[in-house]
Amino acid sequence: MGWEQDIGEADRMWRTYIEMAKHLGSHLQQHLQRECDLSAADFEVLVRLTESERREMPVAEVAAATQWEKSRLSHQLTRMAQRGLVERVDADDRRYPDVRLTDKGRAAIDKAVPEHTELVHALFIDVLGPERMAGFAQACADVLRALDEHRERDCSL
Amino acid sequence: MGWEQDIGEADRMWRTYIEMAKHLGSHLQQHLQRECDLSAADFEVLVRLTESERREMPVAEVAAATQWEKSRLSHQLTRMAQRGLVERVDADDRRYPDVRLTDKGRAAIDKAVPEHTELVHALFIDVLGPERMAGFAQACADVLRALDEHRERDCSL
DNA sequence: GTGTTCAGGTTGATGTGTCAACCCGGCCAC
DNA sequence: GTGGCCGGGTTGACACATCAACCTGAACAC
Repeated sequence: MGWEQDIGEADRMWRTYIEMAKHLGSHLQQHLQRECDLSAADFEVLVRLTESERREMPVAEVAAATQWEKSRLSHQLTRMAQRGLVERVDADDRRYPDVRLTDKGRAAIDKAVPEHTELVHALFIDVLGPERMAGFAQACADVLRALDEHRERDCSL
Repeated sequence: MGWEQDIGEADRMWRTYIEMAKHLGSHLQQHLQRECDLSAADFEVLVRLTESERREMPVAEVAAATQWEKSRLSHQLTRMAQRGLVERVDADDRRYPDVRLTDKGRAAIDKAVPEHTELVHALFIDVLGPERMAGFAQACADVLRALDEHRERDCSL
């Protein structure tokens, strides 16, 4: 029935996945960099900020959305602020400043998102088609669940 | 028949994939770092070197196998040589030195590979099972092909 | 020989990610 | 009040990635 395929087979498939992930990631990243002068990190932060009504949110909220380390986010925001994509805003409690999308940042993300989306469709979504896509996503979700369980086990040691 | 699913659906699935790729990658990486004191880059170089009979190969061959930029590889080898994982060896043509796996590097990779493989099985291969794995790998291969075609088109502009 | 070319390697500068240390201001005990 | 605690943010040091500039020595022309 195919359940007894040898190790080498599964290994090759794993490598195929690794190859795909690497190439797809770097291709999307290079596109963003070349066409929009944005790194993948820039893009992610900007996307999160546009998901807020006010184009502004507490740093902690961005951290939660991106699941980044606080220090990584802080460095990233510093660099983005230097380039004028975002600005830091002191909130009521001055320990927890907000981040706000600047006009320049808004322009950048408005240009980047459609191009990025189009590329994702051309290279991934349209290639798979809806049915395989659903199977693929289900597989990803299962792996994510396995990861969570694994992490729980690790923590409980 | 489901062929007319809305954009939002496909987008969610894409995000699921991105999440999975991110978490799986960083989990594997952290494991290597914690348990074996190897970065993903170290691991990849060491694996390539063990695939050679002599535990030694020209730098260019490693570059071809990893598909890394020559400068990235050079920096990486410098750091690995400093930590005693590999050593540079002058070949006949002194322009093109070899890289050799040291005993320490061999010990590190001998410890790392089984653990890494086990983790890949637990988190990915066994989660999917052989049949879904085959479909998954086929999807990855198709995306890779689409990427290649896309790159060709870009170059011919 | 001399010099020109050139593939491949190294180096330096800069941007990015991660870890550990530190800072800061609200909060609570007293 | 005053002092200690503590969560969240920032900073500094280092590992890594990328780009451009440079070096190096074989190969070829002459």
